[in-house]
Amino acid sequence: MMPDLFRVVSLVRSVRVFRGLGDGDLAAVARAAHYRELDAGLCLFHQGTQVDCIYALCHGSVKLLQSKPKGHEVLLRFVNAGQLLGPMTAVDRPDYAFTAVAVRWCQALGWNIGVMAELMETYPRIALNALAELTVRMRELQARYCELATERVEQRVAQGLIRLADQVGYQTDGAFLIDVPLSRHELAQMTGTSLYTVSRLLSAWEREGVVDAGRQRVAILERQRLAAIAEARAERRSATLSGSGNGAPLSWADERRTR
Amino acid sequence: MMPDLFRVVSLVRSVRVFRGLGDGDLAAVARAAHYRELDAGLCLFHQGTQVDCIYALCHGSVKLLQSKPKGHEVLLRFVNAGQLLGPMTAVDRPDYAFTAVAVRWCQALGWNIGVMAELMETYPRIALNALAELTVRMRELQARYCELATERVEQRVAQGLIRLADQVGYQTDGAFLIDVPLSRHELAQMTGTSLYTVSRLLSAWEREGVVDAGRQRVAILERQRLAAIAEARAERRSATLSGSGNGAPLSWADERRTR
DNA sequence: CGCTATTTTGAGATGGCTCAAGCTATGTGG
DNA sequence: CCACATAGCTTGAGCCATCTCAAAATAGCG
Repeated sequence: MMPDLFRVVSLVRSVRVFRGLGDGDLAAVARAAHYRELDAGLCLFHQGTQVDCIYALCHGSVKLLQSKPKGHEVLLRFVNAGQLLGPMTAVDRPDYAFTAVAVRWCQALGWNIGVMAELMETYPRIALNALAELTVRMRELQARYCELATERVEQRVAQGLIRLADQVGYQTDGAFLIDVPLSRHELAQMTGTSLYTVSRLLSAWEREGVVDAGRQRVAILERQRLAAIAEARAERRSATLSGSGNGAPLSWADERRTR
Repeated sequence: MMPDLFRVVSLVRSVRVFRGLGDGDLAAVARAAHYRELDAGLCLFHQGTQVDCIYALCHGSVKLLQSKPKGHEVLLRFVNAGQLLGPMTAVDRPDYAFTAVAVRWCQALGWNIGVMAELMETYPRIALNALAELTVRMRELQARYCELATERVEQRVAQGLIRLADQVGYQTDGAFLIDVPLSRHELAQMTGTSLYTVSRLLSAWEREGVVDAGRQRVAILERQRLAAIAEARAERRSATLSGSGNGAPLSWADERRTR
């Protein structure tokens, strides 16, 4: 189960937050780590349970879900290999703020929070790197908060797809494939809308050739146009042809006016 | 203008992120600081301008505004004395992600980002404290993101008021006063709605005796009931009397059903 | 090759936005 | 000290972007 130290060191080395550490330091970090593997669909930790470990993802992808007792579930973001997971420190409230679910087979390393605190004391570089990583995330979340508060659904979903393409996507011959299974429902959970609205938007965009959507799968064909939609630059074409009745009123996603 | 070192040290000492530092360390931090004062309405820094300093607020209160080119402005949060302001590190993008505006007379200390990086290297405690502070903020923002995505306006505004009372409020004989000038517009900017809707909600709550709202001022009279509203526990009373026509249809904020 | 989860699409309902007045504190200059 | 100006607030009316519900279509999967 637990790979030998050499293997663990190489996993540790792939985690951004340990950049800048020497080989000896990395070995010390590796010795303190717990190794975990999980299959798709399993949880690394659950919202509300006590924080015991801080994790770093070494392989695979994980999604972070937050739910309110009375409310729906929100998909905060996807985490890729190399990123930290979970609260950096467990200062205040000692329970996880969200649930981390593997969306494919994953390798993760975990450190007891006390141990991680000691490691950060011993190797301040870790704390500095973590600070940098958190700062970036904070910025992104602020930007998304701002969008959610001011932009309408169409823009948010478009922007969400672009962000996903950047974070968990890869490019092939001009198209950007999103490299995690992504249902309409999940996209809705990310952008604060309903799966029905997402479905309608994707259908409309597909008719216009902007995206190629399938079951749990979205590919961006024309990133420029999607970006235009995201920025509410209503660069919509007249949308003459359509899958449904021609001459009928314009399709659902057309004919926007600025807010 | 610049107070003597002794005064600056005492200011530095009041900033949470420097907790745990010895007197000598504090002096070193203080020597590296720029001192600034600003009157209400003035900006500490502007969104989009290059990050030169990381600030800590020593006295007063500041609001953080983020705006999208095409969108409205969003009020991210209020900052109180003792908190850090601005990005902890300026790793990636070297410009401020939001604008910081003083809402009353403020004292702030600033450190050049390079200098702060050195201070953190020299005194890792600073980085650890900053990490803890950022983690708390991250949690709060995630919670708000979740709310914005799933809760309806009434709950969000109620929750927003409660949060404000905790962060920039003080208690007097059972009531919680929010201790910054807070217009309907600003409350709307914080909760992702329009000033009209906020006004209607406050009017309804005032009729029910839950809050006491005035010009740029809100006081929470019955925190329990506001919390109940925030959690969508529709513990609404029959709302018989009303300022407007009696026997008329129930007032705007009544008669909610669960989502 | 049926079963189940996902997706699509239609139709209808509505929460909250927008616009348009009018109102009321607060400050200000005469 | 008062009339006016201004910024903030309230309230009504109408509308529409988006949600909800319902049901059919589709696609993997065992």
